[in-house]
Amino acid sequence: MAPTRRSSSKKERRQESEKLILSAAEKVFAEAGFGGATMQLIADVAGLPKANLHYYFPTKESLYRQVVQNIFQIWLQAADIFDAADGPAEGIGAYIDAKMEISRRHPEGSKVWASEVMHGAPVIQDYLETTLMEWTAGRADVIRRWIDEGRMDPVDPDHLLYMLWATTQHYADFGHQIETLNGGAPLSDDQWEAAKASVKQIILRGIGALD
Amino acid sequence: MAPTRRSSSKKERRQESEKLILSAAEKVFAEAGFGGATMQLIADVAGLPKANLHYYFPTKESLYRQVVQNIFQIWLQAADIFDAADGPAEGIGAYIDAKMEISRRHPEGSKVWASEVMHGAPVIQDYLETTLMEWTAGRADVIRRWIDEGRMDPVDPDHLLYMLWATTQHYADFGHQIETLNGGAPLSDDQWEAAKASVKQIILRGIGALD
DNA sequence: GTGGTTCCTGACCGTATGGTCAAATTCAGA
DNA sequence: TCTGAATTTGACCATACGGTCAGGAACCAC
Repeated sequence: MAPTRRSSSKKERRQESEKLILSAAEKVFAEAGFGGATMQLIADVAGLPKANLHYYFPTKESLYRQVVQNIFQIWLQAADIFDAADGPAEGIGAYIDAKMEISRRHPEGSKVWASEVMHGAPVIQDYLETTLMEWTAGRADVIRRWIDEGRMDPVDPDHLLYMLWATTQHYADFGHQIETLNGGAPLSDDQWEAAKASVKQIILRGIGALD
Repeated sequence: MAPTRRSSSKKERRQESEKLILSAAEKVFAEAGFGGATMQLIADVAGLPKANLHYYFPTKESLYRQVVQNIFQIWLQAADIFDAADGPAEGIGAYIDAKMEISRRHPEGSKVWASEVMHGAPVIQDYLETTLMEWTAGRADVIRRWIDEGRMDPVDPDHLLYMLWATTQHYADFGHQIETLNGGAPLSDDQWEAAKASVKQIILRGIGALD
């Protein structure tokens, strides 16, 4: 007799459950904020009893922390593109593309992160002070090198990075506003491409990396 | 006998109380979000008993709505600068200055607005669909005219506006992150000027309005 | 003063929330 | 098949929340 479709191990099942809960939590936290989200609603979205959530994540805060950490990891990976690049037009352009794509594919995560930072980063302050600070310093060094090599205008690297974050994440965090101004419809594929192109054009030209 | 300092009329006293409550509410809503904010905490910050808040604002939502509307009004006023301008460098430059100044002076309001929009604008959806939509269309027309007159590069006006909002409001909404990356200290006067200059330089040069 | 209106506030209420727990069920390995 | 560990879940609890209300205080026109 062929083995019935039951090949998932204990650990696999645990990971699946955690992923299901984390996905539901990300959605609910993004829509309602930490304070407005309820474990009951997250449980409903996940299709599980509330008590089951507390088995995998002892507290609401521990669940929230895991959601925020996951988003941070996704963003850090987008940084690889930056580093692998040869010059500002390629590196920053690819970074904008990557972050715009994340805003499109993971808008909930971006919102949770924004909410967390806006509220003073009570949960991930240590990440800001360590990982993010190092990352920022490293990227600023790269930008300064490009400037020294005459491959882009002299601009403050920190403020350039802020602008990159702000513009790309805006399409996720303020997606509802953009959708409303777009006549109530989400941006189409073409409109997303136009958005990417606009952002890249203005910023890359703005730092003198397109000539 | 000189009149004792008691010259406030009934209406004035009412307005003062409302302003006190609104100010406290703006702070608390910004720090905790709508769901996380409590009437008790707002009352404590305002130095009033909780029941007194409900005398001036019957529900938490009505108080919140008033806070959001106030912010929106402040932003709309910044638009006047845009209209009074002669060309893109002057108009957009002044608009950036004005919005950066608002981010500096009213960061709480900006955060409340961001939070509201991120959560799907449950309270001010009608504002988005009417006032903001009209405002955006009007400003896009102005930008298109500047483009037609050859005073700036052809860029999508909507995406340019999004970029202006994103970059300027970022300094309020993500102020905590910026402060952390700045070594834990708020931006100094000089740093704010540098921020304004960087944003203006990159965007104005990026749209070809500086040549 | 006096009557009436506005303003203020402590005490209270129904509800919803985060979290607990013990009993029941499932599952892997011997 | 048996056993112990992992998992699932309904019922439950203490707390905190938004909101109410009645009674008192302050104020103003006459």
